[in-house]
Amino acid sequence: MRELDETDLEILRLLVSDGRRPYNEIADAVNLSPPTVSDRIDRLADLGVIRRFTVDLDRSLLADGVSVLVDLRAEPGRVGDVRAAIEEIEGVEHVFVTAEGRIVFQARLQENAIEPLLDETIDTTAVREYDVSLLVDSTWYPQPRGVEFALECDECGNSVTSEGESARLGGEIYHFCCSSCKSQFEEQYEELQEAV
Amino acid sequence: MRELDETDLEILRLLVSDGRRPYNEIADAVNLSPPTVSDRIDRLADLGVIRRFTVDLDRSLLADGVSVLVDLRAEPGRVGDVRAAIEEIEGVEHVFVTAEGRIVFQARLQENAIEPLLDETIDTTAVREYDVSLLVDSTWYPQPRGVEFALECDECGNSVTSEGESARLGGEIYHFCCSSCKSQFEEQYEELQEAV
DNA sequence: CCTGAAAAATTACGTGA
DNA sequence: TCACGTAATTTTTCAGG
Repeated sequence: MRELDETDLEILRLLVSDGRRPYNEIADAVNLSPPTVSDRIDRLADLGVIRRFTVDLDRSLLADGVSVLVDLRAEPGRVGDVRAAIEEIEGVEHVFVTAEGRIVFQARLQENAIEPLLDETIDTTAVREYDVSLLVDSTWYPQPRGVEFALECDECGNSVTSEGESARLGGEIYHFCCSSCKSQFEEQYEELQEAV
Repeated sequence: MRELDETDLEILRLLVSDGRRPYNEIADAVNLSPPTVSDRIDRLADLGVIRRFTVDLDRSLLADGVSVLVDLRAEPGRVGDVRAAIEEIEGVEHVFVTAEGRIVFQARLQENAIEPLLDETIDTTAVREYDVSLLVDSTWYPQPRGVEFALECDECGNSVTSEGESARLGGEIYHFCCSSCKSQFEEQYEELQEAV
C-alpha cells in the first residue's frame, strides 16, 4: 500500500465531476495508462475513500414528500441510539452529528406525517428538544479540494504510511501501520466475535 | 416526452446504489434491452432528474480540514445574497435553506481559519446570528424512495404532462406544459439577455 | 506501471409495434 | 413515440514483462 498522492486526488476530482468518465480519458489527464487508472480506482475503493459510484438526483423533481431539516439535541450518552433510530427512518438523506451531541438531519417526508413519525421512531426520553424546519432548497457541492491524506492505524493510532496494510472485517475497512498491528487487531476482533 | 414511470424509478434506484452498474444488468432487472435502458437514462439526464454521475467519498480520510456545521439566520430579503456568498467558500459541501430564511451549511475548513473566513466572506449586516459546530460524523443516504413525478411549467406553473417540452437555456434546463409556454419563455429569456 | 490483446459494455442505426 | 436486435465502436479487464 502507498499513501495517496496528488494523482489520486486528481482522479477523485475527475470522478466526482463525472463518475462515468472513461478510464482512458482520466489516464490522459493524469499521464497514466488506463489499466493503471483502473488499479488506482480499485485501491481507492478498497481503502474506503471511494464509498460508491452513484448518481446525484434532483429530488425536487421526484414528488417525494417535502424536504425538512430536523435539529435535535440528544441526552448525553444517547447520541448513538438516536442516530441509529434516525437512520431507520425512510426518506432520511443526510445526517450530521456535532461534537456536542446535536444531531441535524435532512429528510424527505410526507408533510402531514412528520411529527408522529418522529415521535414514534425516536425514543423521546433520549431527546431533549427538537425543531423541524421546512426546506426550500438544498444543494450538494461534491468537489474535493484537499491535498493531504491522513489515515491512522486502527490498532496503535500512528499514521499509516506506504508500508501500511488494510483489512476488511465484518464489512468495515480497517487500516494499520504494520502487519503486527494488523494481526493483533484481527486476533482481538475474532475473540470479540466469539464472545458474542 | 413522457412522465416518469415505475421503471424509471427502479433504474434510478439501481444507479444510486451503483452508478457504474452495466446497462445490461439494469436491463435484466427491469425487463428491457440495454439500448432502451441507455435511452431512458439519457432522458432522465435531459430532464434534469439525474444531475450527474459521481462518486460518494469518505472525506474524513482526506485530511482536508475539519468538518463544521454552520447555522445562521439571514436578515429578511438577504437570504439569496448570503447563500450566494456561502457558495463561494471553498470547502462547502452542503447548503440547506429553510422556509424561514435560516441557512445551514456543512463545510470542511481549516480549523483556525473558520471565524475569520466567515466574517470576511459573508456580509455581516445580512446575518443576524450564526453558530458554528464541529462535526464528528456526517452520512449521506442517497436512496430515492418516491414514486410520483412532479414537474411544474416554468412559464405558467401548471403541471407538466406527457405533452410537455423542455429547453436548455444558459446551461439550465426548463420545463413547459406546452410549446406556446416554451416559446414565450424563450422570447422573454432572449430579451433579458439582450438587456444585459 | 506499462503494452497489447481479449472480453465486455455502450452506442448507432435500421426496423417494427 | 417507444422498444428492440444487430453491428460497430468504445471501454474495461487480463496477461506478461
